[in-house]
Amino acid sequence: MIRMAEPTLAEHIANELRRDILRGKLAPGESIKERDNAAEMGVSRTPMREAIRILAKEGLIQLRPSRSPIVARPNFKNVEDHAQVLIALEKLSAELAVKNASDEDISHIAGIVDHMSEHFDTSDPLDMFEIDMSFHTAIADASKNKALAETHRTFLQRLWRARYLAASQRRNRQRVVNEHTLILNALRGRDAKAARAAIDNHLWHLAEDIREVIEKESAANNSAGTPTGDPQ
Amino acid sequence: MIRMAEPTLAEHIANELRRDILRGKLAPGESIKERDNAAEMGVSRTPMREAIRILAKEGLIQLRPSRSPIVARPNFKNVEDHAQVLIALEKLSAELAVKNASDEDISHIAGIVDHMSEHFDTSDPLDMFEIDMSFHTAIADASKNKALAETHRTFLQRLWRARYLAASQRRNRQRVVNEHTLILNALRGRDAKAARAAIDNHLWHLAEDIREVIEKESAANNSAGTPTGDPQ
DNA sequence: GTCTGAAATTTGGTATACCAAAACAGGTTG
DNA sequence: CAACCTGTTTTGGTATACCAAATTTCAGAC
Repeated sequence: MIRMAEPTLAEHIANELRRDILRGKLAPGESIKERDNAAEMGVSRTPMREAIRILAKEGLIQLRPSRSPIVARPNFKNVEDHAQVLIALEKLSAELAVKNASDEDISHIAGIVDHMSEHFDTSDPLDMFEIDMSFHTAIADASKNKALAETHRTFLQRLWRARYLAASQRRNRQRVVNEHTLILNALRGRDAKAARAAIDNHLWHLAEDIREVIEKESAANNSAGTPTGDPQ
Repeated sequence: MIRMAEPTLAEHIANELRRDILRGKLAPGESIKERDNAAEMGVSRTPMREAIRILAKEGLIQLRPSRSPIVARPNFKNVEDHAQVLIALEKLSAELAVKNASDEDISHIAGIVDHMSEHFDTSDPLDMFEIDMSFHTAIADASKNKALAETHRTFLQRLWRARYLAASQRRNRQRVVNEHTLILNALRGRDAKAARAAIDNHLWHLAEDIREVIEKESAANNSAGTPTGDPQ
């Protein structure tokens, strides 16, 4: 038996697959064969099946009846739907964080903004992006609402690749840091209205970036037929 | 192999357990022994394990390391957290439904309100409650945002028992129908502001009812020690 | 070259066995 | 009486086998 804190084999596999998907090593549309992948990793079908289930719940893998599951190909509507919900969750996070965040929480969030400013030019884009994510996650945690933090995390994860692609393309880090600073200031000032407005502004830009990148990918997919190849 | 539309054995088991939990047949704190329950139902551990996983994800069952899972005992904070998120999701639902609902959608929602009015006194409380739930679900569906509808459904499910208990105790059906009608009128008028206000009002009452019932259950649990008995 | 039917392959789901770790219970000792 | 130790029981996780259904492939006929 394994302790709760120690991840199971299935969780390990899920993490590895998730990383491959989010980094693009496993492309949208690519099939994930339960038996083949299990053999490749030297594990049995049971944890592999469990891992695939975990990622299917997260929206990263799409189960198909009687066919191998495939890496989900986020369409525009799907991404937009998730972005809309994420914005509502982030607003609620900010609102509750204004009320409930401790001074330590706010210091922690400020530390993330500082870190982003300081390492603006020297960091790998992926590292910077992870820090960006941690900013948003810290606010959700500071809301002191676990159900919200968990659901927020789920949506962040589902939108991870779209957001990552958007962040990679635009190189608008200064704007991101500026907008994060606005949010932080609203939290510090315990100003719910300002926090919501700053979140709205920040995520409106995000939605724009995501829309562009998804349109690009759709165009690329259409002109190339099926660049990732049909599954199977 | 089973078709997608046809539920698996695991899904059947999950549905049965869910029903037992939500109806109180399986009380909060009661343990669910994988092997025993599987034997009782004449199935193997695999679908039972899968079913427990499903319900754990829904928050109805609480997994414990090296111990039998137990029926989740919702504490006050937990329920309140979920209610807060649900309110945000419902507001977003109403807002998007105002924009995106088809006339058919609105007719469907109106039909539910009519049905509730007509069968106000003659229906079993549980039936009336299910119809109440379908009202909210129909709005989420009318938002045309699948991610929102799915997450909304998840939160509705997690709060089901608390809401059901609240609904059973208060017998405030007339008020519920009135508030539903306000929401429906706001949807019909395509008035997002009115819809949000009506949702706020409706769910504020809900939160009040839930708070009362959870407090009652907490008091009952404290005075009786562990009325449901320790698991194992 | 196309179509159809049969065979082969792939697949998800389930049953069962095994293992190691954690928890529990009972007895002994101080 | 409390603490500790040991043996037993319970438990979750994983490996493997099997089955039935769906899909794919191949061969033969037209």
